[in-house]
Amino acid sequence: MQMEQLVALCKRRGFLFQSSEIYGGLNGFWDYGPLGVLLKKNVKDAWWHDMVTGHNEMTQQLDAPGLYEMAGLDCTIIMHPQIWKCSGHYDLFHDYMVDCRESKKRYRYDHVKGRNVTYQGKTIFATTMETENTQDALEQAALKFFGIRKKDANSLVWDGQILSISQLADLSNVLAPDAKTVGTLTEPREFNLMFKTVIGALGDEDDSAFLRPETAQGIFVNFKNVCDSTRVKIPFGIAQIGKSFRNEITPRNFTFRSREFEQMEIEFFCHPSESEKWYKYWRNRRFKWYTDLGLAGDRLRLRDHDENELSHYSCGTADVEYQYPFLPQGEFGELEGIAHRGNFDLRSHIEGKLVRDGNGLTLELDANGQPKHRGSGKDLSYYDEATRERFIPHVIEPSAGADRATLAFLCEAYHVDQVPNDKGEPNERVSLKFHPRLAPIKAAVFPLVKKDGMPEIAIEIYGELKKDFSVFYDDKGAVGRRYRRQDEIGTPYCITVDGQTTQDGTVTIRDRDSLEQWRVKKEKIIDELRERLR
RNA sequence: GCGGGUGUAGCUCAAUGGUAGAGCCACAGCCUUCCAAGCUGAAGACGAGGGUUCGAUUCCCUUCACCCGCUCCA
Repeated sequence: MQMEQLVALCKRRGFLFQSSEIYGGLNGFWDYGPLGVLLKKNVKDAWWHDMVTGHNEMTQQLDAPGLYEMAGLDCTIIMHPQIWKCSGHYDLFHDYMVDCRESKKRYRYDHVKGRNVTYQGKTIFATTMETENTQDALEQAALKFFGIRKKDANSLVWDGQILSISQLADLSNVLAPDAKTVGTLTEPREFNLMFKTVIGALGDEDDSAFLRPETAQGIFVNFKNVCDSTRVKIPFGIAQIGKSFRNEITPRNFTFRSREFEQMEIEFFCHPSESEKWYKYWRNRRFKWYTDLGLAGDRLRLRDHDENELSHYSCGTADVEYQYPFLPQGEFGELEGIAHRGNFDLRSHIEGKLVRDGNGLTLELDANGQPKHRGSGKDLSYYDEATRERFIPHVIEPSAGADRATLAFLCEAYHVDQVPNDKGEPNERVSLKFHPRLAPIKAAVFPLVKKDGMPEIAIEIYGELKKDFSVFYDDKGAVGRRYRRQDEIGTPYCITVDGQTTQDGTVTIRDRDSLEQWRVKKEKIIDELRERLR
């Protein structure tokens, strides 16, 4: 499937529009149209139902290590700026970047590492992006620059430690990783990856705040509130759906990487000794959620991160990935990450910004030996009445992208097949084979023709169905055309009132995928749909 | 942010330094008893800003957006 066809269908039928389109659009922002908002809402509702309101804490879930509870939360987008300092986002999201004037490549300022090397009286600072075998890569770069052979490598004189270029006073002697001459790097420039705003009409720099780059922190800072107000006992999860904002350098690939996007996140709190078991549970549980809703093919996979891929806080992460059609052959894009975050987050908000220290975490200090970013100082530990144990819970975080999931469901649903026309010749048909739970419109109601009382009956049925479902009425043109229109927006069932309806009170129900039709008493339509839309 | 490409109607595609044309879709009506039939009618566009010109959709500059590659991806 070509992505352009899906993008065109999304626009034509009102699933997705470019934001601010009449003003030329805005890079990285997308609007959901009338059908798109229904689809996305169904995705979010399915998630909220399956994870929160529909979760039965009295019954052991399949493959779960034990019983657990779930609670919901909805936090503000703008929060206390200190939250982002303690979480690590503030430092991490203020990246400095350097550009190479020669190779046109851009590098994270602190990721370019190198070392002074001298050959025949000339000294340069050779660099590489290589994190493993850094010295080998540096040697290769130096050999190439000085134009000498590998066997003469010992005539290179190395001086000092391997340093990041961010530790150098000036870059004029630096040989950039992909350059042939020295001094090609620009001065570092700041990239603000969090959206900044100001609180108060007269606010100045001291009042600056950020739009959240993730919903998770709102859950951590409310951990104590939820514990104190709901009587939940560990293990339990707190779920939240909401908008997040990241000032991406390169938004691209339709809604896949947007600057404003919606997350569906759970922070699951458990005893440290049980966290591995819960991590495995959530890793599999979340994958199953997608397959149950129709992402069942080879295009979906669950991938465990390599150890060196893990984030600064994580001791285990798996991604649910989908083979989006806009990605190169064989590549997958992230739909959801399930991370074992240990006690990093709660500790950060107690103590302050933490950094990894060997296998442990330690408070990051500034030049004066003071905490770089001070935490709340509040006690966010948990006291287990049964075991009389006090501990800081470990956290499992299944963090899903609502827009990415919606896009994956759209991509997966897109089908082109052959359907015979009224002369029996095969015609090309485009349909969106959504899972019935996700379909924006659940059923369409047609009078076969606009006469003999058929419209009246159809309108009556439409009115009844409307009370329970998202339904659509259409009496325009030939019935075949109306079926195709519904196929293209993924409506699973079409209900047609025909001549026989006036005789025996039955209507036909037509299935989107099989094209099969069967007759049902009109009083039974609601039961029939409810059964099939579950 | 860099390099290359592309911007004409909802979609696909024309033409033009001087009134922008068609097909499909969608819309109204007629016809029609189950998978995009037919007829009639009406509607709809030069991404934005500036410059050159008597006159710019066309030439030039800037900008915005999209696509490809690089970079980035917490």
